[in-house]
Amino acid sequence: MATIKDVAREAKVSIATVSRVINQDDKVRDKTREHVLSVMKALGYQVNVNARALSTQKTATLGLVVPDISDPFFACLAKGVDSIARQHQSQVLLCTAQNSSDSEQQAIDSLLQRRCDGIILYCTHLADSALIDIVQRYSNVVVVARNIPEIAENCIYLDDELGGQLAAEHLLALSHSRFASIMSELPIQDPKLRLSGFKTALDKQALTLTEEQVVYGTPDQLGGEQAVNSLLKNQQTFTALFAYNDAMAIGAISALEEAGFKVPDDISVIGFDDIYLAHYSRPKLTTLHYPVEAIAKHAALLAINKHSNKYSQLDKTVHSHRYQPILVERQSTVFAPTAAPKQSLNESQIERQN
Amino acid sequence: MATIKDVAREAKVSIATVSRVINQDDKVRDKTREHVLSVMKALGYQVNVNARALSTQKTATLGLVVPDISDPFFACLAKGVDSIARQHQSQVLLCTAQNSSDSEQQAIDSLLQRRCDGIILYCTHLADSALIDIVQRYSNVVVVARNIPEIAENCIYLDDELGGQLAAEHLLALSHSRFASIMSELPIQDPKLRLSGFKTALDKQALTLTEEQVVYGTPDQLGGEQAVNSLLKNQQTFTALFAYNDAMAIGAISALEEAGFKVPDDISVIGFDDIYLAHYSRPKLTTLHYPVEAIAKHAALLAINKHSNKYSQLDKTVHSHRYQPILVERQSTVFAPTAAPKQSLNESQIERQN
DNA sequence: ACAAAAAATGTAAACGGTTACATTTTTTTT
DNA sequence: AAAAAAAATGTAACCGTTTACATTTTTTGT
Repeated sequence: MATIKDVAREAKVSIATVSRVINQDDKVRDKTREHVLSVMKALGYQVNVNARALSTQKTATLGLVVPDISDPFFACLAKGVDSIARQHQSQVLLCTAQNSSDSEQQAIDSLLQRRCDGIILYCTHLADSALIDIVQRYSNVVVVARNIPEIAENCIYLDDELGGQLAAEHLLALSHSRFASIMSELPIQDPKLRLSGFKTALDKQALTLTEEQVVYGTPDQLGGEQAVNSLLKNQQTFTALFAYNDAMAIGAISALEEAGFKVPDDISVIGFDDIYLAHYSRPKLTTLHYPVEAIAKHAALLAINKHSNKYSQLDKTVHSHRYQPILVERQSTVFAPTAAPKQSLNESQIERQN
Repeated sequence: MATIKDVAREAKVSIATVSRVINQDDKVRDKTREHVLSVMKALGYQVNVNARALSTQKTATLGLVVPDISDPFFACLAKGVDSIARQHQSQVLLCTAQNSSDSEQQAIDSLLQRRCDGIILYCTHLADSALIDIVQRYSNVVVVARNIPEIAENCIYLDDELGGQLAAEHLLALSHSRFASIMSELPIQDPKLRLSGFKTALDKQALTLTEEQVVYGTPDQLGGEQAVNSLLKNQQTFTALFAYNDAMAIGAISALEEAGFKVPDDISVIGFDDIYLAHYSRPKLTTLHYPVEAIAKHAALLAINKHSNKYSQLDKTVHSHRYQPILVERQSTVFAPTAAPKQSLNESQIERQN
């Protein structure tokens, strides 16, 4: 592949001049510029940005670590990061980490080794202490979906507890009184917080959720199916189910219908995340909207700004690092079966929510 | 960030020795190695792979261009590429191109400028001629989902025409005789080929699909809804609908039910791609399985091999560059309403298909 | 037409690694 | 214990850019 030297030789100028043409420096005569450009074109010259990165100390790269890019939640996260990247003439370097803290640490190291301008992490296994170490050493790293007080400045996250509360309040407003929940078994805060928020809201009405009424599974469709089957096997009765996320909720609905229950007539199901799946499924899912793309953008911007020490673009007073989930009422939740007559939701109201 | 020089100075050895330690060269005394490693750890040293790339001429990077990473089809493509990347100790550099050939060309240029070891392209706007130019100049570029004879060696694609045929044959076997189709409006081959295959199979039974029975739209849920509404507005009657992809099929089902038709009882709908959405939707979609992850892996491997001129790993006799779609029967297609009594599909058969 | 000022171009060092080859140190052989 | 062989380490060139500074060329003013 042609280099700047090849172009310089062919155009009979110095490499400095070629460099000036590449970088649109205006201190070059029009005639020279045109000549150099034509040589570049003839040789199919493409600047080597790795070499440029060496000398400028900027890579125009944003690193992203996620567990699985084929999961639509993370795909949306990637989209948000990508949109900020392109705004900054940068690209996204994608690393998937395979369900272990080793693999996550490796992914992070490889991004550090590439000298990404900013790094955005969605880690499900790495311990807080490891993330604290990393962020304290490399300040352009931003942690998404975790709230670690020691590095609060570099964390962007959702108020999961509030999400749990909103879910419970919604179900309570629909007169439900017997609940169950299926949560992610991963060793992260999210499920604990969502559940704790849920319980808090129940508490206020003197209602409770026992240990038997909560089952853990993998945070996907299959995990949802299995968790519900386990609930049913243990003779749990409930009219409302709070799922860790939409994928589990959809799996749950599948398993419930398989077992002869109608959703939402017999059992209301509420999800979490509001990935576009929620909109495609039948019944359409009532869920808590997770502004993942907004969070991703904020995180990417923050990482870039930390890298260049310019905080100007980010108005801290406008966006807190803690985002709030929003209840989106669709079709999977209705009044409890034995309660007051069902007040059907207005379709246009639902659409307006999106 | 610490450099190799910092480590060398601190450890009182030459940078060559540090380099040997980094690269696990065994020509280093154990004592020296340990000392250097401890200094590296103390300084939090991370090798600069951009600098390394300069001198080794390998970047351990695979470039990928897709229209939209949040689309599950492309997310799966990315997953396939990523899995090959990690097998080769590499990372994926992601570029999204925004619906224009300029934007696609720009994305490709930026990957060339990063000297990716291999580049995988899913382009929906760039002309064949442009792709031919690129591949002929840079042989490590592989084009996915397009069949361009001039660069056949670098193309991995699906037999879309066969897909259309299989769809038609399936619907014909269910005794359907009045058809409609909704296709992507994008200026690529896929929709044309799928439709042409569909028509070919109808022809054999002396059936036809008129121009009025085909409507074009954006290849997503909304496009599917609009296309169906347009069909209905034009008084088209049909018992079977062939959709360009699953997203359009799901939109179509939505619109059909809105208009009072039952799917599949009144109208059978068949999709394309078999993204996991097809499985989540109600009714579950009958569709043509697009082995996108396998194609992605093949493309990535091919790109890497073209780059290193080693073809050993790829056994050409095993995998042709043309992949075949497979019919997956689920719940959105049944016998035509006026035809023989409905023979319901066995659920366990369906599961076995997946 | 000439000097001075301005503009264009060139030179060379740096960026952070790898690696062939030279040199030094250690080990083995006698 | 000295010489030879082997192993470890160091030196320096190179990879492809950018950029401060030096030099040359062109333009301007008189």
